[in-house]
Amino acid sequence: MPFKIATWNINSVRLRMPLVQRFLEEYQPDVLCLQETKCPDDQFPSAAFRKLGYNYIQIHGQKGYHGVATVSRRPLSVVEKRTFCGIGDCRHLSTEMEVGGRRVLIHNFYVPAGGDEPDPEINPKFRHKLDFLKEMRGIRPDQTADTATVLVGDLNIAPLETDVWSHRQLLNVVSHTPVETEGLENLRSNGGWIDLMRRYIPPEEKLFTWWSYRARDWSLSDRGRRLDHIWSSADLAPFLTRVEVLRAARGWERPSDHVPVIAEFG
DNA sequence: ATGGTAGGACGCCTA
Repeated sequence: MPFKIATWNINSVRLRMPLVQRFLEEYQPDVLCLQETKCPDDQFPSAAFRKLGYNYIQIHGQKGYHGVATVSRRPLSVVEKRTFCGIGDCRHLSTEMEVGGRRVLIHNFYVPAGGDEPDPEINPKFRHKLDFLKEMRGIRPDQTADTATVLVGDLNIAPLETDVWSHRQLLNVVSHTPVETEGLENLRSNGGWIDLMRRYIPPEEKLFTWWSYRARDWSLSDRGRRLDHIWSSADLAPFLTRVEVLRAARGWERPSDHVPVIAEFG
């Protein structure tokens, strides 16, 4: 059952459709999960995806902000578009497909960034992020004889010391504070999720998926963070054959500040 | 220590 899934925070799917096309043509994942599509559902560039062979398209989008979408070359059906924290933000989409006679559930997440001030008492965005994480504990891998689960997306947290350019300098910076990193690691391990990126790439190695637009030279300074993740239920982990973080995509013309991450199973 | 850039939509929010 060779199977390839990718996740990419695209920061406006309409603006970056040429980059998406290049990525799909070169890497041909079976499934691509997008975040920050910033696109109402009726304006989603579905025809462009179909032209590329991605005929199965599920979207949960809104005007201006957030928005997730999952596109596939194989039949894909929607399971749930869940809203979190009693807010209507489009930040989650779960779909399912059949892979080698088995049902695979795919959760696509865009976790709130959390603002600048890492204090929930004075920053409602950070409060929202922590509440969102708490509610995410309710998402458990569905793992039975005929079902497996993958969870991907921009989780906006870099959990390990090697997931940021400087652990010491980012300890009080939103995305790497202990309440976030411990919160995410706890919800992952308590849920029984496997961090597939770190199963393939040793945790001792620095690994980033995001570089700020504000750097003079993002590659030279290399002040990145690993904010994008691919998790799976434990039963899928032995079938993982490869993980790739497409660092080069950060250097493409008018890039997203995030790069695609790909996991392959065989 | 601070401010730096980008997108959506058109003054300002979000990242």
